Amino acid sequence: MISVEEQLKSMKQQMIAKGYKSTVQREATMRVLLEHERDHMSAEDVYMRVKERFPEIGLATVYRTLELLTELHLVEKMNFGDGVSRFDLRSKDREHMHHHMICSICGEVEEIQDDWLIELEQRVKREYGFNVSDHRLDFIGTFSSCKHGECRKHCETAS
Amino acid sequence: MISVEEQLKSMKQQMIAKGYKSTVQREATMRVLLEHERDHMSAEDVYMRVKERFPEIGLATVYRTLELLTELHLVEKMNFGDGVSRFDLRSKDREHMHHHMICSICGEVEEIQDDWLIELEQRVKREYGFNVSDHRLDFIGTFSSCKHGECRKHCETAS
DNA sequence: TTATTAAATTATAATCATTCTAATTAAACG
DNA sequence: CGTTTAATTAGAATGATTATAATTTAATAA
Repeated sequence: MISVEEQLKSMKQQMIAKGYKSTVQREATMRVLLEHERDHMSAEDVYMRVKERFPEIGLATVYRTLELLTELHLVEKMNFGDGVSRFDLRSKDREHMHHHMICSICGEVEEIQDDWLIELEQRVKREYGFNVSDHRLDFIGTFSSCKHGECRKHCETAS
Repeated sequence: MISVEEQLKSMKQQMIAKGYKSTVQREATMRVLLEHERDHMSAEDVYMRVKERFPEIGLATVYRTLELLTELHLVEKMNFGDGVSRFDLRSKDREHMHHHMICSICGEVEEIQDDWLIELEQRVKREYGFNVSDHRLDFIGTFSSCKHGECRKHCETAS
């Protein structure tokens, strides 16, 4: 477990190392991401959260920051088919090693904190000559009686 | 291997069985999908192809038809993160039993005609109590020296 | 510290995919 | 064939995202 401040520092360093500038807006955005590590926030969500503490920030800046962080592989851009991109931090200890379970009733997303695809990636390489650099694995379905954690409260109000 | 006409007939029947009408526009759209079974076309792509033979058709109709077919599980709506939804037929013999390899250089998509997730779906059920009804598995990467089939022509012109 | 320079931000407009609306047309079914 | 109801059309509206031009700021060196 690395502290928020340490992670922030490391992210800033990576940014500067690649020739980008470290700005207060970018720091504010990264801070929000650090505090919502696996919330799958949309750009608009991030924008609203950043705005609470930095009201002058513009939406376009948040979009550009998220784009930059994605480029630096510091955040992961996802797409659950609801028309908006979603963003999560990609911290050292869980680098694209997670999958998603998406509730088809309420849209709630939960993570599987594991990499179940190591074997399959080798198989892809072997059988198709395809070198995998990343993957995306989402399961769509429902939790048993929709009573699992976060999902519950949404599903109950949904139907 | 079922003929295009037979598949079309079956699709129309399913449509009517659910109380929807069979129209020439819908038929034209389905015909295009049947002839491009695994091309991952965007709504715009489908629209242009349908328009060649049915110039009066409107874009909204194509969108509505694709939406309807998705609802009937006759087509699969996909999302490769490039801002557009893509649609493929979901014929009997390959019902959501395929995965994707997406070239990170040119964006070309190839399919793996197999279901590699049967075991993992059981594991999800067992370990998380999540009942999987569908899944999405995409690998992002490159083909060895980018010389594999379709990918080649795009990659060469890309860089 | 201050000046310089290039990059970043802001506010706003533009764009692109997708959906909605109102009027018109066409399927289905008796 | 007429009725009913859904589907289509054309065009406007929406919502997410990106581009633009003017202004500000961070990094760097004098």
